[in-house]
Amino acid sequence: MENYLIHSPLFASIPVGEIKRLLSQVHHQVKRYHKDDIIAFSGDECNSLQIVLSGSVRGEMMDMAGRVLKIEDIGPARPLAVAFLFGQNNRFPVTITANEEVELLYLRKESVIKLIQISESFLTNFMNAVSNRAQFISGKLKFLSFQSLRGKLAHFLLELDRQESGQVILTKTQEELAEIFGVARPSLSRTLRELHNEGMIQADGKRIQILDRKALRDCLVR
Amino acid sequence: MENYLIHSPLFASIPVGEIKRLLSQVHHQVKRYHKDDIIAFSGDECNSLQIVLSGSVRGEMMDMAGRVLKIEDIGPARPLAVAFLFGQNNRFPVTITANEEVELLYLRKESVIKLIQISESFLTNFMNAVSNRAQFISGKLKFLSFQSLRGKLAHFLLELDRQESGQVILTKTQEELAEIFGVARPSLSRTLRELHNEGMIQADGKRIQILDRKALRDCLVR
DNA sequence: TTTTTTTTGTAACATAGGTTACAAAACACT
DNA sequence: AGTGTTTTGTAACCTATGTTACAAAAAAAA
Repeated sequence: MENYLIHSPLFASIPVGEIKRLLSQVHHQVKRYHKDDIIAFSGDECNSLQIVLSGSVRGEMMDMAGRVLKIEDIGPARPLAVAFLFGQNNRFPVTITANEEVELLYLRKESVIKLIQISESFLTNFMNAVSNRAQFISGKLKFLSFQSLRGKLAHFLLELDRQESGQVILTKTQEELAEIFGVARPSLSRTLRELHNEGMIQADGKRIQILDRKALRDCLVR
Repeated sequence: MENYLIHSPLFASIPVGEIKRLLSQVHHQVKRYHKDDIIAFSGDECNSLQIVLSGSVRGEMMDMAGRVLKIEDIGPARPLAVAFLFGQNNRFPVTITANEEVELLYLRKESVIKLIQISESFLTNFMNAVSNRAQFISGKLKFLSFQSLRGKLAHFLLELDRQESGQVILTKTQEELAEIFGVARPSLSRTLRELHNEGMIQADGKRIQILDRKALRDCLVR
């Protein structure tokens, strides 16, 4: 297990032996889930920290009408719910579902507190992890509440083509992308087509060429 | 100053004398701002923690097209940017502006680190504060990206009338509310009128009576 | 009270995105 | 290659919200 944890942000720069020693001092437990098992419901109380050992899970917000907004996938070595263990509202903001076979390491809040007390590195890592969460969510907020669909798409494409190769291959289905953007699938499809028709991109299925980077950048502003 | 700080979440349950002692060990500085001074721009690097001593500031996100989304007001004793001091993206996510005459206590990142090391209470408080930020932003995200305008208004009104008195007095202008909801002012006005016409509320200027609480709750779902 | 400024109500119109539905295309399986 | 399943393209129509503009009302200032 230590060999998994060594890659975790929470145990970064802690030697394997030390990780082993730390873990031996606190209660912990491994749980397994199958594809599509629900690991935690949005609103559930959150009094332990989980770390993905293998597989991946997804976090999604859902409203009472059943619409879904996918927040993110969380893969091996990454923690769940770090920012919801302390503070005053210890409830999962998202529903966590297994994407596949998953192993999670559970550390109860008391255990986390103990780790924080006995390991300076863990404390630092934990603090950074919580801050990173706040920063991530804050970025999401900006992205979701500002950009038009066109802007989100442009942002997404430019982001995928950081090295400016001009070539982007989509790894997600339009359905998945639509959930991430918080829009309806046909809307996404339509907007993609619009960008194509206006000559900013050349979209052919999952293969997209960026033709006019400048025009795409302009989409961010609108 | 200790008399201000004693009310701060970061110094909660630390005796005045101890606060004084802690402060004496780290570099700190008070800065003053006037109404509408910009204290930090969105995107500015963030390498110190600020605590409002007197007055209040507001945090707003703004896109390049100039639209504004007000995130919150921060008043006396509350910290700014707690969640942006650590982690990997140390930049203000919002622009901070003085609402009036303001005094801010500045603590450099090194000072904060030192305080964390020398005071267990401060550490706990800080951790809770960062977590609370993540939780706050996450709530905002849910609110903003899910609810229709109708839902937001219903939520807002029900929230204001927690004790179910049936009477709500708006303390903000419609313009301000519209910024908080991230919508255009006439849209807000129109929706308010709709709720009125449909008999859910009785709106007369800033005085609003809740007539049909159940119907309002139904708005949350849609 | 009068004047000025801010806030609110409201209308007409524009637009982005949602909804539904269905066919074509791509993919996965046998 | 043939069949079922998922994904994509696309159209027609619907709805919520944005935009602009202006007048009425309220609040603040003089």
